[in-house]
Amino acid sequence: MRADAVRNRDRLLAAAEAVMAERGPDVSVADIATRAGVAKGTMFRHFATKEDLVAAIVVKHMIVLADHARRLLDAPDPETALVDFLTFAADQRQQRDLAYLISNGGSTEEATRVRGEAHDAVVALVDRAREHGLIRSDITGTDVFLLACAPVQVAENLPGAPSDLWRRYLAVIIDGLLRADAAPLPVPAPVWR
Amino acid sequence: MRADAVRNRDRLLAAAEAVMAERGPDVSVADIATRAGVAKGTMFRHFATKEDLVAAIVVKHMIVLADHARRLLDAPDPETALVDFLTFAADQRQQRDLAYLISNGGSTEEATRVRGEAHDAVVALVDRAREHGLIRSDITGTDVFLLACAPVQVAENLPGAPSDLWRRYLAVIIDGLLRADAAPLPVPAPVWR
Amino acid sequence: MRADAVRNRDRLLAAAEAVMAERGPDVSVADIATRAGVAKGTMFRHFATKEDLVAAIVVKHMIVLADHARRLLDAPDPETALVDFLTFAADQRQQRDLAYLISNGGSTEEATRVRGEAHDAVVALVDRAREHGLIRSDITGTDVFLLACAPVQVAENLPGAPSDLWRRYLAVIIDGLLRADAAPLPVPAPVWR
Amino acid sequence: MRADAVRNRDRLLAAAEAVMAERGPDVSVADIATRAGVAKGTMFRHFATKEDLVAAIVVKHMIVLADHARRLLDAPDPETALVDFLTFAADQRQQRDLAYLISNGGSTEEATRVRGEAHDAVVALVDRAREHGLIRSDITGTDVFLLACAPVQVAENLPGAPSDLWRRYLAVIIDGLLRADAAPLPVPAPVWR
DNA sequence: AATGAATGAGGCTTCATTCAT
DNA sequence: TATGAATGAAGCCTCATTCAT
Repeated sequence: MRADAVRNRDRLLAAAEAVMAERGPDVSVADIATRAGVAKGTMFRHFATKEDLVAAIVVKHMIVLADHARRLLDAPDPETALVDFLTFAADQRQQRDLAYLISNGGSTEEATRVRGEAHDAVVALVDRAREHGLIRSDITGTDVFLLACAPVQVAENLPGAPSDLWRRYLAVIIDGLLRADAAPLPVPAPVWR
Repeated sequence: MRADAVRNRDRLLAAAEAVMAERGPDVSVADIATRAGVAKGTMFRHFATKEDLVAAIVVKHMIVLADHARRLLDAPDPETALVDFLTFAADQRQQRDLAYLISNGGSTEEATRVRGEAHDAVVALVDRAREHGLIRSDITGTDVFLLACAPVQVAENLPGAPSDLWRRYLAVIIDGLLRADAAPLPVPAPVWR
Repeated sequence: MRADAVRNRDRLLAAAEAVMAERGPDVSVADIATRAGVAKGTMFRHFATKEDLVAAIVVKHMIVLADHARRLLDAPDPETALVDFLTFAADQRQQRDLAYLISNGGSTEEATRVRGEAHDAVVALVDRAREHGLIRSDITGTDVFLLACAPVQVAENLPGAPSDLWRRYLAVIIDGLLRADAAPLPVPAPVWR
Repeated sequence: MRADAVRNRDRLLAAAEAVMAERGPDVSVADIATRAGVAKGTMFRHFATKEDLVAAIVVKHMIVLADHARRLLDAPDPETALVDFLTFAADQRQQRDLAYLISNGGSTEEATRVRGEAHDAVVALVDRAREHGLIRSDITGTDVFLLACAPVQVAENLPGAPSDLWRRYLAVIIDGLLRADAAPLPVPAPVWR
């Protein structure tokens, strides 16, 4: 792939992220292309479909997230590692992408793969914490993977909220998770795929 | 209002909720009308705008929610009352994307008012729980109002999840809230409005 | 026809005139009915079609106009009579209706009849003036019938014009007509129907 | 601008003029596009709004008209110049309802500007004629600008009229204008803008 | 390879007219 | 008979996608 083609691809990804962050997920391809400084046609050369573009953004973020989770498996303290993961996931709008990817972005082969990798890393992280008795005994990695989306989603329910409001709700959720002595959870844990 | 008109209005509200629950909030007016078994034009007789229809859904839910919350102010045990409220709220929103509608849809004056009333009732509920020392001291009613959406939103992130999966995440969040001794929350509480 | 039916009919005609005068000819049936204080359905009991309603307004005005023209045939001075007719026609928005009727409102049998009567009265008026040598010799009644529409149409070309601006242009046209010595007109006179 | 785009733009303008001339100003965008041989969407690429299309027609005509009027300022005989202008203006508007479009359509900034330029050129033309004592002393350029629409409007009132019938009524109006000795006009001259 | 013009399906809304109450 | 609810055909416009330049 030629150098300028790579640059255009990156520009498109960045532009799409920026415009969607500003105006919500229903922005038009034209607006994205304009922000990226390329023509609409060029966008379709790089991404066959608008959905593919969105998927590419999400995959990009998900790879970073999976990497981070895997690195945290070597961290000395399993509790800190889990908190760190949830904080990292919430930061930089990655939760929103996470939710999108899990619930909608299942079409691409790449998306499926990368999602599975992130999920598996979280499972490992949670298993380690459970083995150390730091966490409710019946919480699974899949639970945490889903819950990781919550703080940002909650904060987004308040229009005009400060951008770090999610930290409050992350604190509440973490406090709900880190209770080895809590009563058993109702209804069975969900199975992944 | 004529009997058949009332029936059609109700059908439209129900159809809109059902279709949006199935296919997300971006369904077309045509699809809603078809599901309701009426012509497109009928929708605009009852709701001047698609947005007005969404607002009407929100209003309907919020009225029920506010009533329930206000009734719970007289319950004997403040903790049970709060848990009951969160359960009721989540139960009412068991449909996909309804939380989205409730928080983001509905900019009508009526929707704003009714949402405010529900919010205020939750504030009272939370204040009472706090006065009894049953809850983190720095959690506000606004926090709880926002968090009420979380269990369903989290469960909705997993396609094909059992319809009561939200109970798991509600349990986690409740356990995170009912800790009078917890560390103070980061970042200031959000202000309503 | 019952008394209240007559009253409703008159109200509808008056309302339609008023609303169209205020907001142009493209007002909706709903707006007319509202202004008249009756339901839409009632309108269609009186006028099978929106077009029929408009035609009825026009016919009403046209009858008044034809009457006036016929009365003027007995006036002592043929020139004054002609000027009077053109002034009367321009006043009270009757020109606009005239133009509408001549060019569009040819469908109803009644409209055809009444239009013919007004035309014939004008022909008589013009013939008399010509016989007295007061007017260009090659101007016909049909010409004058058409020209009668002009002053108001011209004034309407200026948005926000004072409501009696048409008097200026009527004066110009009259001065152009009352010249027995003028050069012959180009192109043949139009034939009526 | 690409060659084919220019061609489509021109086709759309021509089609709009033609269709509106045939069926009045309320034709649909779909009909215009069909006549132009392009898809509906193409129309909105060239003209953001139906109103913009109308404004573009007005602009096109007004530019030609203003140019012609300005050229006539150098003509040797001011009277001939005025007659020439009115003839040219009527000739240009030989199509049904075009006068309507020109005066009522086109609220764009550009349309307003260009209409103002044409108006100003006519004012100059009329001032010159008045200074030579060739015209009623109280007729203004604004009067003439408005009256320029009249001959065609009058002829349009008769369905099926020969296409040059306007020449008769132009002759009458010119004879009404070129009378330096005429009685003063009633009501004040309109102000432009 | 990039551009941006063209496409046409589909979205929301209006409105004359019909019809059940 | 009057009402106003229901209808559905258009109308204007947007936008993802295709394709000529």
